Amino acid sequence: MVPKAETTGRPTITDVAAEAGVSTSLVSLVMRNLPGASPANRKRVSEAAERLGYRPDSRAQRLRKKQTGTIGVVVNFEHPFHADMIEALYAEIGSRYELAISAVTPGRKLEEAVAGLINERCDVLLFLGVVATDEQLMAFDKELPSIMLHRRLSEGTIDTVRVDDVDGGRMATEHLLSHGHRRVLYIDGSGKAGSDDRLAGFMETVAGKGLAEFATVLPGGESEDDGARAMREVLAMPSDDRPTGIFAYNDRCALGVLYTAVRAGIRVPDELSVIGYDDSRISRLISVGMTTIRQDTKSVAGSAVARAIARMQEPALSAVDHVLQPTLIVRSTTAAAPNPATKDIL
Amino acid sequence: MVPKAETTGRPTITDVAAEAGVSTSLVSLVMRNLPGASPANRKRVSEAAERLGYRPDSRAQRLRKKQTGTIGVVVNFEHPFHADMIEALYAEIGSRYELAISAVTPGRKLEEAVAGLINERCDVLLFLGVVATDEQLMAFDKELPSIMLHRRLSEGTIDTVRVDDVDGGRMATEHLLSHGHRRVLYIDGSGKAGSDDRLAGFMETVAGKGLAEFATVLPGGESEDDGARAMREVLAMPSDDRPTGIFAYNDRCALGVLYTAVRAGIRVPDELSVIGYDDSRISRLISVGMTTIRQDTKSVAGSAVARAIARMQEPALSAVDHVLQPTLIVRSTTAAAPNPATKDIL
DNA sequence: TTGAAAGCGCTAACAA
DNA sequence: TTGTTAGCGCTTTCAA
Repeated sequence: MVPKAETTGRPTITDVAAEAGVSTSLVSLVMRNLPGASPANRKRVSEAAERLGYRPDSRAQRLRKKQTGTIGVVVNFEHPFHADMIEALYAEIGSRYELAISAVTPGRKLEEAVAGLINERCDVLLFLGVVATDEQLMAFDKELPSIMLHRRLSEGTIDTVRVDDVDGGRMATEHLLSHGHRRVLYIDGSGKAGSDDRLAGFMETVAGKGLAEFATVLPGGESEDDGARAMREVLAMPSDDRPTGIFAYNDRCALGVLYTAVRAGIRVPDELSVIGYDDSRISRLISVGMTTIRQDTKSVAGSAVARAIARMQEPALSAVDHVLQPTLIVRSTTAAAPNPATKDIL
Repeated sequence: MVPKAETTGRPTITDVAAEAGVSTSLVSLVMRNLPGASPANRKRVSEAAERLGYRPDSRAQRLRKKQTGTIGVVVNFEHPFHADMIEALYAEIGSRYELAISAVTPGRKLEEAVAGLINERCDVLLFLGVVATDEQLMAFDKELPSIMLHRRLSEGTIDTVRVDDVDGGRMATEHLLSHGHRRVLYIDGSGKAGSDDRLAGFMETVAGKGLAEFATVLPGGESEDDGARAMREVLAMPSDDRPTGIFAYNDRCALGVLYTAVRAGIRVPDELSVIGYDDSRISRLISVGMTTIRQDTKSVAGSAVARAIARMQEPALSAVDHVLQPTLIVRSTTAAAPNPATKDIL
């Protein structure tokens, strides 16, 4: 039978085999850099592939192997922070694995996003910034090993890799207290991921120093608007009662605080210290210079990928809650509490 | 021969056929909601599939058909604006097509991101916020129909869908001039996408009103820091020479301007008007309320998907530069120019 | 070191 | 309306 090379669109492994005058198995070996082909044939095949512009069809490859080597990532892009995580994940997987990204959007529900990944036969699922019930997650985990990132779940639901938010709350609060702040405020995340834990760290720390009576909590949220709204409440307080140190749920919220404070003529950090959370890109800008708590994306991505690979090999492993430590990043929005004399000027 | 149901991991179409007591072709029809199966069998198959938890393997599906119905998106997530575009694209494709997302990151070069998509046998490629040479793009386009979003390219390189930046620059500038601003400033994007066109629109408009001598241009960029730096230059000018209206390359840049101005005690919009570009999420926040130029993501996504589908069906179509109109969104950072009396207070 | 052949899960002729 | 059969492009035994 005549070799069918060049019949249709893209060249196939058969075309390359014909062009090089060898079998398809040999082409397969060479293309994947596996041992077992003579140098001469290796060269011949490589050149034939190059000549034809051959690209191995990854659908066919993955269909043939039992494992696809693909990590599915279900992501909600609403929060810019998640783009950083995607980057970190790409950096971690190297070339041995692939990432398949499926977004949850207002018009594309979680089930749909996950179904796409399951149908692609990903080996494992990572959830990033996704709101889901324990029931949903456990159902997904039954179909495919699932790992939740950056979020604490009820005991034993599914695997999690996250940074200790209680500890983060503690570090932020201690940073303020150690600079002499007494009237401190936590603007919370209104139920968003990690908010309650950060609050717990805050409360625990102020109580530990016997300063609970000076501490306040105000409802906030994850956006600049939430921070701005809370700050307006602060501005409505008699100036002697106002906090001198504010810990906001995240950097975006802290930015709203900062912006509103500055617009009201308050000097930061001289009159007011502000600390955020996430060490997001925005906090790192020179013009912002936000003191913040870093959730190291590289470490989280590293642990997540390691766990993903482990679950690929042994899907039945029981759920593990992997907790990493946060880091305090001091920049220029926090400083010593204003002394009484200074305070009067405010 | 005995049906092989339940041998290994996931159920296949064969398992469902066995369970329902019909042929695989019938299962295939039912699963894809195609006509040609009796209601009774349709029900039987659906129930069998449900019982087994069957999920069609999309790798196998796409391997079998010549077209995969998949639109590959090469994206650079650095700019938060692109997350909005992804959302809009998902909304546009409906359920007839799929999106495969491949990110370009500092550690993952363009070629690599594109290769992944080609190997998946996407039918067409969309480029979003990606920096690429004409040569690279033309090479990609030879392998797969390619469409660049939100960026103007040399004539005839590849398909583009974008918003008219010259017009956007014109609208922004006219908005300032129509509010009585004379000393106007454009903070440019230092070569970033669309920057030169916006500058052209700016220059053309001030020249048209005979105000070229009052117009200034300062180097900027795409981040808050770039805007902040430019604004510090403005603050260094004698106050009589300072612009009263500033048009910034994008919203992030404008935010840096705003923040720096406010911190210097300048009231916006009473003493200074600021207009951004993109109508990004940040500009829409109540606490920011930035006047800006909207590049309608829905329209761009719609045109991009329409063009993608056209190119899927007829890959040889010659490159088209599809240009959409921008819209002025007036919020609260722009107002009438301060009159001389007011200006003296500044 | 090489090649022949079977088959991954599915769809699309074609036949019945 | 239903079933049979032949591949899609690849990897992987198995034999040579």
